[in-house]
Amino acid sequence: MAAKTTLTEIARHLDVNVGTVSRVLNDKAAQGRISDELAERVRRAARKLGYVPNASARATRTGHFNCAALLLSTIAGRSYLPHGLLDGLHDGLARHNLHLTIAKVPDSELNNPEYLPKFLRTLMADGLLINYTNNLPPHLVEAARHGRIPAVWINTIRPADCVYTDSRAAAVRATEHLINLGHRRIAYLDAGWIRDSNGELHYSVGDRLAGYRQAMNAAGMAPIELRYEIGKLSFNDEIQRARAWIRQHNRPTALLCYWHNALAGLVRAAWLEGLRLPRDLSIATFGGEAARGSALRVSTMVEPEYEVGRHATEVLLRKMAKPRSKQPPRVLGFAWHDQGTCVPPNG
Amino acid sequence: MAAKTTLTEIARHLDVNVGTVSRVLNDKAAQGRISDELAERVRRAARKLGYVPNASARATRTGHFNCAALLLSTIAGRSYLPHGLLDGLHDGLARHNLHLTIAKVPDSELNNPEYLPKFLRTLMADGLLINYTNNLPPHLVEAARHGRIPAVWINTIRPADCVYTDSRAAAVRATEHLINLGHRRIAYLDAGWIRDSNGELHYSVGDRLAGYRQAMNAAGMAPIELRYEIGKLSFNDEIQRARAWIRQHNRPTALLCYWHNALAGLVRAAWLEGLRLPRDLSIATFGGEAARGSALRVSTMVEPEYEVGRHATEVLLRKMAKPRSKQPPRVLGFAWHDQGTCVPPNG
DNA sequence: ATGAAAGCGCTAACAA
DNA sequence: TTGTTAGCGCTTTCAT
Repeated sequence: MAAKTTLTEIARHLDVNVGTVSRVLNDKAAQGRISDELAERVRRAARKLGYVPNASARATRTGHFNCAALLLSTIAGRSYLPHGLLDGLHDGLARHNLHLTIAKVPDSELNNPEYLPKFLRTLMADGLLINYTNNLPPHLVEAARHGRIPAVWINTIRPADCVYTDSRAAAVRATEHLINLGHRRIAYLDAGWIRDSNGELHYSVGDRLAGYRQAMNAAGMAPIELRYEIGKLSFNDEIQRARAWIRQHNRPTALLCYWHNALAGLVRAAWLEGLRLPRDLSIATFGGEAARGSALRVSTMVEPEYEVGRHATEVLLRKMAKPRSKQPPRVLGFAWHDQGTCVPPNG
Repeated sequence: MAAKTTLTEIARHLDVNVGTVSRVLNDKAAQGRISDELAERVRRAARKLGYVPNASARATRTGHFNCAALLLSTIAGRSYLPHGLLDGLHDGLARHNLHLTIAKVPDSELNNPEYLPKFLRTLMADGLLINYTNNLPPHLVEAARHGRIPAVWINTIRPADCVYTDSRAAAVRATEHLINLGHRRIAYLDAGWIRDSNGELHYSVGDRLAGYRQAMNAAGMAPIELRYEIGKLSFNDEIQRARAWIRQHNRPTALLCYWHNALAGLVRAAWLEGLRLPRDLSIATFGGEAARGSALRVSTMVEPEYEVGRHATEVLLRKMAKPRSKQPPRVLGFAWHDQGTCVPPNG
């Protein structure tokens, strides 16, 4: 392994002082201006010798790591990290020369209530991004809170230091859209299977339902609610439930769905029942940015994952600058992505 | 900000030496056994004072970072990181107390041929995981190669130090499955839109097609190939292409598809053409682990993302142990996930 | 305009 | 069994 070039080596090589080399390479020429000639020689030598600064040494000296850590939620043992969110976080951090470190509870530790991810056992990050969509073990939440390291909560409603999306407003919008198309029997397909480790539901479950009800009531229409815990049903059972529901209820002409992956069974059922989509049934749903290109092209209220990520980094940077401050919550709106599955009833 | 506790503070607190504290807390009691009593006092103090070791200081001293960096491919400006892969990597690394740092080229730098992710500009990782599915800018590949840091290539075929899946064998298997069900007119839907920055196709594009052809030829059947660059078509155009193709070719009774998200248009077209699935058209596809739960439930050759991740970390650890060694490639098989969309023709 | 030197928190070789 | 000490690579204050 070719030894890594250090500042000292460059200094020796040029027969100047380490401090000088450091100042040049960090553009700290501010104090005690360094001659352009020397500066140039230093830069040249650094390039020639392939100098790469050592992040750890710098961190030990300066006291900060230039690193943000992302604590991931899990779904059935798998981490939850939509691509847009990763990109938003990454880009936002990169802009400030922070790198992103990722941690979740490894599968092997899922049942171990003692386990802490490395960055909670070790000083290595200046800030914490907590992705609290669901299923974050409570003891982790506790540890993060006690870690005294500036933290921002993604996807959860708190009095401060959080970024989340306005599910309720979006549900109102989507429902009104269907109403404006002329629908009167509009159903809502719930999918309350996103519970955290305390068995509690994610806020979006309640908020979307509330938004739907609000819009229906405002228009003087009766809510029609279909609800099953998708995770607990086989796909066939899911289909059977959906079929029964389609027959039973004097079929609605439109449907709003909590999350787009809950639609598979319903769409299959509609198919089997001989419905023509969207003519016989308009469908709108909530979904992630991936829903845009996904196989089941349904008109979607798209969660602005990238923007959530960007905002989260901004809030985090402010927290890092003023650790004791409370940053106001950032509430983001959804984007409507029309994919042609919402049309007037019978047409 | 409450000052972080350091080893020195603990030492002062107990009026013992730093070295002693360090040894206790690192179980380095091997040399010069420390009395159980002192050891216990040290541990207690550490807990009481909330001691958390400083990763950077440790790294500067020991010379290694206990960190692996993941270099991401991008798709249309979005990073490509299937969840299974992330989890496999993360779990594999966690087992050895390595943490995972992530980098891609930020959106703002996509057109900047000079840009290097932070961990290529800075010493901060002991090993590199290169996710080379596609679209990794060539200058990055070059930089990674020259970085002299042990690297493992994910999802690409190289003579050594790589982990990839056997697309060809899987295509043979899938095709034979359809043949064994009694199909004779089996089509292959290509989707050669995964090109890297050199305009070259990912190996899987060629390999899957080759596997399909091989199985068809071996059975004395004529390959039927449908090909369009999905990324370049609107969804409507995609549907039109698929409809025309369905009518034109004395319709095949079965279809194998390169990747499951390429099926949206075809399924919609089949629908519009009045086909009943799977009776009139059996469908099999390749896909990621997410395809299992995705909205379009199609029988899938599932890419073992988690296993790829696990193997990649293993190979990387060996490389790190012996940086000059060449680790043999790991070739992994796909898993067949039957979702009922492959049935005998006309039944 | 540049050098000298201290010290960040930690580990490990050497002493006692 | 514990203490002492050097030093990892870097930044920064203070001299010059």
